[in-house]
Amino acid sequence: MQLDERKTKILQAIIRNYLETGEPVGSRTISKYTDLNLSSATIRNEMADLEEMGYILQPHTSAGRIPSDQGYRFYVDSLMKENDKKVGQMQEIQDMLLERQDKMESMLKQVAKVVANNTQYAAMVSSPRALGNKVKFVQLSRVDAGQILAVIVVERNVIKNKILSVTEELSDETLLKLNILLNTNLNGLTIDEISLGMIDAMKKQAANYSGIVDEVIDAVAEAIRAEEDLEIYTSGATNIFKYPELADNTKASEILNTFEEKQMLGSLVNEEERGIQVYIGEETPLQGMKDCSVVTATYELGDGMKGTIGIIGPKRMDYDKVVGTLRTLQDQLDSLYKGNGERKDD
Amino acid sequence: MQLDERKTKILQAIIRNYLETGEPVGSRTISKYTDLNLSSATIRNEMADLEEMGYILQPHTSAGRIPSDQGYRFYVDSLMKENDKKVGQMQEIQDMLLERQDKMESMLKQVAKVVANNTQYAAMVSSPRALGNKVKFVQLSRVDAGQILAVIVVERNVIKNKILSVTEELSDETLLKLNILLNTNLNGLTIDEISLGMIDAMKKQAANYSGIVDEVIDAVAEAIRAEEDLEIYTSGATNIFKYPELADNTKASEILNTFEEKQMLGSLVNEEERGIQVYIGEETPLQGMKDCSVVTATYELGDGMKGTIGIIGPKRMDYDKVVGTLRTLQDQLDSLYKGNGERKDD
DNA sequence: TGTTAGCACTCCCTTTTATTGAGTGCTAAC
DNA sequence: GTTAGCACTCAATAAAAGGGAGTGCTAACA
Repeated sequence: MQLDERKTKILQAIIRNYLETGEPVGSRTISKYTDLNLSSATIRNEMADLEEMGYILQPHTSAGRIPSDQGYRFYVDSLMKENDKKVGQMQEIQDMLLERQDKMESMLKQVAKVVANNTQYAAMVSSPRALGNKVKFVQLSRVDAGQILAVIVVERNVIKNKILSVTEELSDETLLKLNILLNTNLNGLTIDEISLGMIDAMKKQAANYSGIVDEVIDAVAEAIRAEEDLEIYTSGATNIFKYPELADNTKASEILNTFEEKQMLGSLVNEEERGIQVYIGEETPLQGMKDCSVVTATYELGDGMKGTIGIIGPKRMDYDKVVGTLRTLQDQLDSLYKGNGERKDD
Repeated sequence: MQLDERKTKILQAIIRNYLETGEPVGSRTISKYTDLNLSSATIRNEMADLEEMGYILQPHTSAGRIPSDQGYRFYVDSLMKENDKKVGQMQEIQDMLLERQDKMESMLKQVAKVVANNTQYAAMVSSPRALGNKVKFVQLSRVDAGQILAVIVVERNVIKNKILSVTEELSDETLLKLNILLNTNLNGLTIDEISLGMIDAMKKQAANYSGIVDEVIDAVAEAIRAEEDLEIYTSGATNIFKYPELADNTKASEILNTFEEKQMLGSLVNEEERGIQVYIGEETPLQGMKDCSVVTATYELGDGMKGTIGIIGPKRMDYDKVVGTLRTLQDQLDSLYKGNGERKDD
């Protein structure tokens, strides 16, 4: 069977209607609120066809139709037209971002919050990963007897600190020489480029300073390599109570659980492609969210720093709006950091 | 009317039973499962008295009795005997804490998680506040043209970083002198002790170095004073679904909302007294948790660093166990940091 | 050949009506 | 003061009865 124009129109009408109301939609509704000028009987025939083709389904005999996953998929791929209007109010994000830009963490929390508020779905934001960054500056200082503070600054001014406890005292002179050694050797390298061989070479060069330096060099190398763990910020989890089909105890509990265990959301973080992904129902990579749809977008802060924003809602979510929101956000985040290479972190 | 021994025993039996089952308890149950050897009719008379006195109430005529807030209060204040047995398994906390001690943040998250798992209620942990800490070490370094890195270490090795953008270049010599100036003046002072007067004095001493130093000194002073914001970690929020009296949509949504907006939990953070507080029903300082009971404990890491742990559950929570758990935890956290003045933070 | 009116049928949902059973309060006897 | 007995109450569950939205099918129509 073919999906001709009329069938497409009817399918679209069904989905639109269902997105709004959340109730199965019947043939009479379509007949009345469409410009097709067809009787309900005709619509019924077409609906039977659409059901056979797998785009819609009946919760039970003598109920209206609701879209199937396949139906939603078709809608998202072919029928949807993003609307910019509703997104207008996202301007506020721009303002908020500018205000709170001083701290990466609070900014991302803010983004999650605004997204959740704006869409009325649940939102998550992952912290950006910056593995390609180069070491800019390393410094060791004596803080206390037996305690050395190592400060490492990498590009974008991401700062790492580590306190090293040493059993043997290091002289001021040794410390100074070590600082020079470390900076000379590590400056300008990315984290990946710091190999074991390099570290050994440094140790050899330092051999004549003191017995303890090996330890210190190791510790610094480790501190540099220490992968910032992936932070995930969420907001609006309780919005799911707004959608009856998700609000029953079993489902709500399952969904909220996944949300609470933020690592579980890690599977959404996909740094591969910059774009917007829509997962419908079973397609989702998240266990326990089979009744939801998930939309993710990769954002970029300047270059090299990529993170993910995700929106989780019922299958009948307003895909147009969600995709529009994410697209706007991508642009805003991108332009926010354009020509602004700084980042502070504590 | 007097609350004689028999009434007390009956009240206790009612509460114990209700804590376990969550069902209203009738006179027959008490008559059978108590060593009082009284008929149900007698119990009924006593129960009528207890109701009149306000310790118990009936959800509806011809139902058994459940404890009132006042009943719970009496139980907690007079009847409860903490049991150490169930807490035994808390030993695991000790192990976990030792393992993850390297990072304050993950340790606190871990504490919240273990508490939630152990009690099957919702848990929150606030980060400790350390306002009395003294400055140990200050250092300025040039990271880039126009960018100065300020590193401040205070007692317990809490480290603060700040990148300062300066329009005018500072010479190596100026930087060195500034470092000496800052350390001489600030070392050993607590955050509160750093007054405006002091800062002015420093500025005057520095006046001959360069025009830009005022700015730098201000920035450093501000960085020192910048209050660490109160972080709150939560876990086990979804445990509330385990208690039918909290699991209906309206209540669950309200409770989870409060939990999601972590600042709201801030009202639980009470640094005043070290001890365990039990809030029953209406007594709670948390809006939207009137159907819950909340138990909080102040913990201390070494001296001066105080934080709060809170447990939120249904009114019929196992107060014995919860209080026992919190007490154990207080001891463990305390002893963990005894003779171990270190703390790392990034 | 596609469209439409008409009608019987299905099945969820809501309301109504019974039924059950745990638990009470009261009274009278011990 | 304690207890057995009994009538009564009321939530909870089940069963029965309507109501209604929506369907599928058939037959007539353009």
